[in-house]
Amino acid sequence: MAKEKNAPTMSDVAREAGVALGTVSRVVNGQTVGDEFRKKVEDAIARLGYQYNNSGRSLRTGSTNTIALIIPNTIHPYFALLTHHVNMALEKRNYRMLLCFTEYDNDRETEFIQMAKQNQVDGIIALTYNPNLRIPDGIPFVTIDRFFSTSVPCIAADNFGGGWLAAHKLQEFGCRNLAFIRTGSTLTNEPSKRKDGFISACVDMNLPFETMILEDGQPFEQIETFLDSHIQDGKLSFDGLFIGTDYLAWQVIQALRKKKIRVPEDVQVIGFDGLRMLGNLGRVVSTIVQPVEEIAETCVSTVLSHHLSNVPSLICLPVKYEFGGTTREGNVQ
Amino acid sequence: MAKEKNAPTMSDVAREAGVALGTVSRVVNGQTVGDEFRKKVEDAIARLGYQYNNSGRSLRTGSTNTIALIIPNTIHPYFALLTHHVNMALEKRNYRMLLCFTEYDNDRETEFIQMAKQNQVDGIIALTYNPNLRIPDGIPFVTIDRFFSTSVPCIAADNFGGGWLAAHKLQEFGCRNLAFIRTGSTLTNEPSKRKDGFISACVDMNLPFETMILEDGQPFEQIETFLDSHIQDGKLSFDGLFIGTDYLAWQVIQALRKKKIRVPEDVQVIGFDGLRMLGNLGRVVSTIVQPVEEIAETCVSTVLSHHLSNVPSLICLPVKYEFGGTTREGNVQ
DNA sequence: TTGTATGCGTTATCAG
DNA sequence: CTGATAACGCATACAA
Repeated sequence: MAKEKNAPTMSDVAREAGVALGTVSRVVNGQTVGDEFRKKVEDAIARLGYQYNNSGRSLRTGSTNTIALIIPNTIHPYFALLTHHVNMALEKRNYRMLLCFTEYDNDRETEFIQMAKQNQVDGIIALTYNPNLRIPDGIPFVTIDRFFSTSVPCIAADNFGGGWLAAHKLQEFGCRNLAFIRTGSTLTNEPSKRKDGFISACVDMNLPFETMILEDGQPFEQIETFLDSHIQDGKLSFDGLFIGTDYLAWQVIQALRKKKIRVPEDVQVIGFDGLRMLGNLGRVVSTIVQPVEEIAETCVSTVLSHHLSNVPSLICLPVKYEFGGTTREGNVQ
Repeated sequence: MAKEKNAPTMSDVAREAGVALGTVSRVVNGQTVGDEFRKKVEDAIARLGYQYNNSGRSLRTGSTNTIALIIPNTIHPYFALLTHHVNMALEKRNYRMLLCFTEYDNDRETEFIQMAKQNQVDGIIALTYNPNLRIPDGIPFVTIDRFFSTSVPCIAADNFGGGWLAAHKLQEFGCRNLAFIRTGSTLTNEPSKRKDGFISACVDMNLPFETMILEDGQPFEQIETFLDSHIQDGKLSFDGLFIGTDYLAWQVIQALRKKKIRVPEDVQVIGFDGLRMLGNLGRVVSTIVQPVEEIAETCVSTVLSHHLSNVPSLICLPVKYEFGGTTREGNVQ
């Protein structure tokens, strides 16, 4: 069908070069070959415009040089960024990526794992939410942001440390009444620790705080209701908010401004993720930045060295705080 | 290496079912097989947990069920969205996507085309900028937003119509002094027609207009300079701007607000692309929306039916205007 | 170091 | 309609 009209093969090269098939293979794979043989082969390859065929190699070796990335979509900027860096990290190692969009669908998550095995991928990197997901064995598997067991490596940002840092930053910038807001409570994963780190820091610093968690499926209005219940005479009783994601933070900030609460004058806000406006412009909100590139790099190197038995089961990569217009850094006390 | 410990093959299934290898293949591929044979095979497949192996099929048929998507990155939201929909369109047809990020690098664009052929892909969908790019023959090739020749199908939004629509909308909303701003002038591609459509409409409507094009490599400040040169006593001489992309529009709006020019009160702005905040929240700017999903779908169906000789060489898909907070629709005159 | 030969899992061509 | 068998392009064990 889409087959090249008799693309030259290794045997063609061998015949053209007057050497054996095996020699061509060895040249192509960079193994030791006598100089003059190598030259003959290289010339023949150039003359014929020989193109390496991957299917043959895959069939023979059983490895496809492909890693599956299972992820909800590429529309949310965090996923888009992660996808980008995973693909770059793979490309650097001469691997390819099989992209699987789950759209947050539990069944699709399961099906893709099946499908990936079917496609003989050499490993799977997965960012999933299905509470009953079964990790396949017999294939290197790395998860992002979600710990399954000590036998399956989990890569994540230091979520606990990020929450802790956010609380400390808010305190440092003069906040004295904090609140934490996030969505999605059914699944406990690594990002859940953002709250834990935040609370830990608040307790340590002896700062009062509240938490508001929007259960899965609840409308955003619930958060507005929560905010309203903390507004008296047009004034919000919090002066610092830590919000689970930049995405949610953005929505909350819009809601606050609609209520005539000024950010950061009346209340300072720190989000989490480190998103940028339209991909690479300014920060959307002051934020705890995830080291996306390092996460991607670590996922790739881990999944590719999965056969080594001493891979750590949870790798937390350092986060950092970055200004995004919704804090008052000048006011450091 | 990553090879399953002796995964069952078609011959295993054949032996288990007591039928011939060919029969198993026919069952798997849904060809006509006697009912009781089919049953025997299906049972054996279930019993053995047989998994279809793609490398074998690819080697034999020369087709990999894979389409390469060559695109700058997945960080810019428009590309991210396009990537998403292309992958979904491919998945629907049981095809896979080989993602190639060019990072706007001319050499990488060229190399990926080579690489894609090497990987035996069944077709290429490419969004490129290299002025000297050579389209390979012998492989279905579809380009996005850039016309090469009548022999290579180009899919794009109706850019001319979009520019035309933007001018008309601005006029409809009461604007009488328009300007068009865009970046990137070296390469002439389909998006270049946004300007042509805009000008055509302005001329038709007898509306005065100016155009400002930021040459590749020039700093954004040039646009600020342009704006400044049209500000007298704190007032901008334009009351309507059509800007080549939402991305640039966002930047221009920030610059305007810094200059105390209010949007949309003092000047209305329409961008192009239809980006949403953080992927799927509100519009970034009032905009001409590209039909991304249809573009993706058309690319896929075109590249897969490329062997049909009567594919159109330029397909322009309809755009629409959508409000995004930077126009004054109430003020329709 | 190089040549030879085999088989990876599949599809397709033939006979039966 | 089914069974047997020959490729597809490559890597590799083994022989030279």
